[in-house]
Amino acid sequence: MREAATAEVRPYHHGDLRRALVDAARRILENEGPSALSLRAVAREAGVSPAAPYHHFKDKGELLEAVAFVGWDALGEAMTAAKDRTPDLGARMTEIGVAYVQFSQEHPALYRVMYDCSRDKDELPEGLQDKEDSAYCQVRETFRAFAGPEVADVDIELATIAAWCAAHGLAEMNSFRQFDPLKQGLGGEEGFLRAVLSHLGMFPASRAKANGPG
Amino acid sequence: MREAATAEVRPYHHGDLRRALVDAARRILENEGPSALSLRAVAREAGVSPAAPYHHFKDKGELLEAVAFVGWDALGEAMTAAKDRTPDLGARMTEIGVAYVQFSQEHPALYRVMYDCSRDKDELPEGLQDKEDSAYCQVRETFRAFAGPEVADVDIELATIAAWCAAHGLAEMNSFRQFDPLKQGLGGEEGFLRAVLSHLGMFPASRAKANGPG
DNA sequence: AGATCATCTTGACGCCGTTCAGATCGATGG
DNA sequence: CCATCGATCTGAACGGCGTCAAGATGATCT
Repeated sequence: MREAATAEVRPYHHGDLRRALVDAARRILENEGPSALSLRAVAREAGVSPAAPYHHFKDKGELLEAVAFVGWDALGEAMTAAKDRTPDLGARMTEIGVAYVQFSQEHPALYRVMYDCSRDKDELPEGLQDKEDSAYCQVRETFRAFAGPEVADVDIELATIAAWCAAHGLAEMNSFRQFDPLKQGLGGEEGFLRAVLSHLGMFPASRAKANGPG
Repeated sequence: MREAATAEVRPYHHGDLRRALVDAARRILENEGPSALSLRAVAREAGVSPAAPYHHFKDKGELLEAVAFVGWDALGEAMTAAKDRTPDLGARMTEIGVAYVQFSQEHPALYRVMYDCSRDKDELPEGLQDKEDSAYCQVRETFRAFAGPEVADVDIELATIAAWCAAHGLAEMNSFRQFDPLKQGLGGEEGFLRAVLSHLGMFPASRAKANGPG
């Protein structure tokens, strides 16, 4: 039997150590933050020797990539849920943007790993772009649905990139406590997010009417 | 003689080791990237023992903060130069934004240290906000000058934060090679930057006329 | 059963950040 | 001019890190 160990059965030496390591890494990230995420700590948490991970990942970076992949998946799901929350095409981008930043706030360590992995790479992160319902594709298709088929692909792509920049930038800035008084005056975290996003062209409803997303 | 050792003279123990260490760190960053920036490597580069830095910095983080401070200073200067390049108040924000992203592109390792240092801190990075001509204040004053005195402070602050988010997000995304074909069709790097920024409310000229920066 | 092969452990290497006792040497004051 | 002082730097050490090579383990195949 090749496939087993999806549940509690532990058919072999460890079972599905690969998955166990990724889970252990996520647990450490949630509980102790990114600075505590050493390969040895992950192995310790999974109950194996420090060298065991090397039978499933080429090096530490590859393990982190697997963790990041899970993160992009979870982010994509959060964005899907946010998008489906409203049928108004013009409001969807804002909902997605808010969901994005909130995700980064609820899983700050995971979010950091997701971007640390993708830096110094030639491509967009694996899992951001591949599947139909990936995070990136969702934003692009939302823009496409709102803009209509007559808008050029390049403009849709630019709008998608711009929205991504805005959301990521806001996600990083949002952790500064310096902004707390400002947030208080704007109805808390979400009010602040929506206020900033409204400055950032995340309201295609008010921009596209004038000159289109291009 | 207190001040010496700017050139080849090494008058005593070391001279101004603090500055020498910061310079060594910057050299390593430029030549080998952030992953090579260990305290021991910095000490090696400066020609001292691994323990020497501890007489000038509490730990590695404090040395990195000093490096980051230099970075924010240089960024502020680049933004000032960009701002003074045009007298048109409406166009200044775009010039500043382009200069910001270009700085992050010319000094990617330094830029990374600047933000890595400021993460998990309660305040904005030291050197970003303090002085009159700091990077952050320049953006805020540019918005203020453009919007006029009747716009509320909170709106100016929000616009500043939004612009900062946009610039930082774009700075991080800009390194993805995936966007190279897109850039080619938009007149190179700078054309791409301006195109994305035009989606991100960095053109107060076209936005503020409608509803003000608020 | 015996061979095979992926999996896991043990032990080691060099590098890291950090600490501490002691050496070094300008400055101070008698 | 000499003794002392205090700041600065060195040398050696500690534990933790990523990684690797060699050997033990045990599931699977014939």
